[in-house]
Amino acid sequence: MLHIAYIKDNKDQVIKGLEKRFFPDAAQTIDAVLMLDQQRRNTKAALEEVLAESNNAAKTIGLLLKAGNKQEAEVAKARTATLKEQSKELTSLLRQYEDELTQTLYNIPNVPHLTVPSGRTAEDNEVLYQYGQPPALDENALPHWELITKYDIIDFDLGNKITGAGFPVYKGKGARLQRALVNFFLDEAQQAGYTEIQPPIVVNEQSGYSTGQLPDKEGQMYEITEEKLYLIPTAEVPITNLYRDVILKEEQLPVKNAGYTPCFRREAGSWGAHVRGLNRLHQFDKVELVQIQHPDRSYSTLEEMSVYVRQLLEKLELPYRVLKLCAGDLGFTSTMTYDMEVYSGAQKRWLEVSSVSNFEAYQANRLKLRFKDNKKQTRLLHTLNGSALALPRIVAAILENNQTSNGITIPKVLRPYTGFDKIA
RNA sequence: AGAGAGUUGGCGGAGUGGUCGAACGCGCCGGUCUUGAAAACCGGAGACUGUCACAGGUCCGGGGGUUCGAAUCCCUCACUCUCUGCCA
Repeated sequence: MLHIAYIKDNKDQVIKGLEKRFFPDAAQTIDAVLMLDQQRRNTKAALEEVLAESNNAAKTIGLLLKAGNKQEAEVAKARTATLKEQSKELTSLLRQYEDELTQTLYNIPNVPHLTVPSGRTAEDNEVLYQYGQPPALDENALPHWELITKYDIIDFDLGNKITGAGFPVYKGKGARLQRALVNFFLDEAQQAGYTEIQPPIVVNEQSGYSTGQLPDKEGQMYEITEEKLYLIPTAEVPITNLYRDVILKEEQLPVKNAGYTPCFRREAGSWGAHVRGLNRLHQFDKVELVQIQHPDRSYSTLEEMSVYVRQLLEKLELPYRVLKLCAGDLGFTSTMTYDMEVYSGAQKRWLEVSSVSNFEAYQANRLKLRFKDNKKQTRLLHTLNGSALALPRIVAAILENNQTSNGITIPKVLRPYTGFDKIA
């Protein structure tokens, strides 16, 4: 949620930014926000005056009673009745403005960074960088959904049987490859200075609100209705929420956390031919990075995280490209996002495997995540996160790109983790 | 799942319906002493809102109520802990 003071100070820029991402009626909405805020303030000021008077009256009455001056006390009491009524009215009015204001703010997305390219859809994303060559594969190279059956390493039918579509079962070398990737990613993160976190994979409602999954993306999360808990769609949710209502010291920055969790997505209504096999799942594994950074340094941190993800892909010997998302394709809470896509040789497609974003103070405002700067001012921090990495599409690309006539070659860096160098 | 206890400032922990934003201890910051540190002693400090700055207002788990006045009394919800049961 955008901070009201930020909107006030940067009104034109905010409107322009929202228009860039095709937020409808940006100018009117921002005007409405500012007006609501003004009304809210006025009401609050009025209410506080009444409260101050009541407080005073109460004190006086106390003193009068103590002094045994009953009559005067009664007179004073009578006067407070009006004040009480006024304060009740003003309170409910104030609440009305406040509710309307937060409701409006909840529905305003973050403002794209100035350098974010304009554009409406994924077509308009800017390709910043490309690495490696598409693998030279046989004409009859197999897509991963055939390879996994051929080598009996991932089984969708068994998943269907015990759970449902989109919940594959990993077997034998398939399972070990998963474990190898998770361990490789976690070890790398640790070497890069991230503290490993193992969070719960169900969260409460409040956590969903703070990172922005609620209220608008309810449909994407599996809900445990009995307890009103949600299966996490990403480790971003529990890990970022660790810092809810926290005031950090400047010298604690940046906070760097990494966590492996399974991730659950309902992905309601988004199934089709283009999401076959491992391309889209209801449950998948991911190592996620979360950083909390000083507002002055969040963009250099974004670059740092992007470089980090890139070198992971290079170590895995996967051809990839880096996209800078255009304003229209940007996530609701993000100001700038890099997507990393690997090339999947047999499908001949780019597959998104990581998304690295800066949220500036948008999440921090909901989280009440702040720090004290050197002037002892309490200020909102910036949050960032990135996948490093999501497993299924990495697995798809490894399987497809590394297939040979006598099996699938495991990338060198993973061999110490898998304990084998070929799936045959 | 059953029974009970609890929720107060960074932590621990007092708290009488008015003078309580709240004793005390620990921790933290500054100072004195010291070559330096520790100890000791002295001093300081909650969050939010608001103002040019004051003032003012809000916050003792959330919401509601009683009262001129609520951390304190009542209702309600949430959460936590302990014991019993079950279980990796």
